[in-house]
Amino acid sequence: MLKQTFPINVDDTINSGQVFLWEKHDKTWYGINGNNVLAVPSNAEIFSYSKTAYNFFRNDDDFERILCDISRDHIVRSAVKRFPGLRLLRQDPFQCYISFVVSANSSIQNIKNTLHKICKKFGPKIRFNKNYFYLFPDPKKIAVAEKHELLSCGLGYRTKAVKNAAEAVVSGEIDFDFLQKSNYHVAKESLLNVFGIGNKVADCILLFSLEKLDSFPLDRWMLRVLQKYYSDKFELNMKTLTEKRYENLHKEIVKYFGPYAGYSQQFLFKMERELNQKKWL
DNA sequence: TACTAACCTGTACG
DNA sequence: ACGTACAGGTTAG
Repeated sequence: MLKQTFPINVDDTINSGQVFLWEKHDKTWYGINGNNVLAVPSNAEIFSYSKTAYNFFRNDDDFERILCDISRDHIVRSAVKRFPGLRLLRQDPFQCYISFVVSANSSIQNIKNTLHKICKKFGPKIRFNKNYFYLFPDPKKIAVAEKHELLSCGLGYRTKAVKNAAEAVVSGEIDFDFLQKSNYHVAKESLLNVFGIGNKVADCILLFSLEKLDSFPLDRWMLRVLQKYYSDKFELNMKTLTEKRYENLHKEIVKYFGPYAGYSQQFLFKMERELNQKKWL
């Protein structure tokens, strides 16, 4: 019933800056998600390498209610109308965490290349549907990797951050199960303690893999959106967002967009990227 | 506290 | 072909 009203648009969702290790072959998307490969045809009925059931498209969310709740002004409403099949994804936490550490100050294509090399170098190779895939490596594997091996994946100065982040997971300093159960602020504080994770990266990890739908990652694009459409609602002087300013702005944003602000962010982001003809294919 | 330079890789443009 | 501009967030000074 709901699915008839709100079918998932797989293309739009995969190409919305959330995931990086996805490729389309013969009308089916294949993506690495932790130690699994998901195959997703356009009807969004997943079949996966390890047959564990997993709600990647967050079908357990009440979309009708959420889309209704976030449609608080004509901007969001038109974005929802333009991309009604866009979804937030529920990603493997470790892969998401490393992916966004890698993403810091890098471009989409660079991020994709680097992550693919990391999988190829450190991840197990498996066969699925007559194709070979490299799964995402375990935390341990990255934590013990030699610096020059990571460097050769194109990480550059992010090498230290990636290694450090993996070590934090191995040591238990970062515990995804715990963070999932914690609220936004507790989980965020924990992530911010990791070298290489600032506000934006932390918010991406929280939104895309740790169930924090009130997270609202503020990158260049979202600042542009806020300035363009919401300058009357939010006070932003467009200089660098300091820790405190980011925090205050986030508070204002949740007050305005509500508990599903993360969904609003995804729709607004997608809309603005499309306006600027940015493709991720 | 607030601003700024430095960090690395890859692509686009002239 | 060659430089130069640009895309990107975090950290340290």
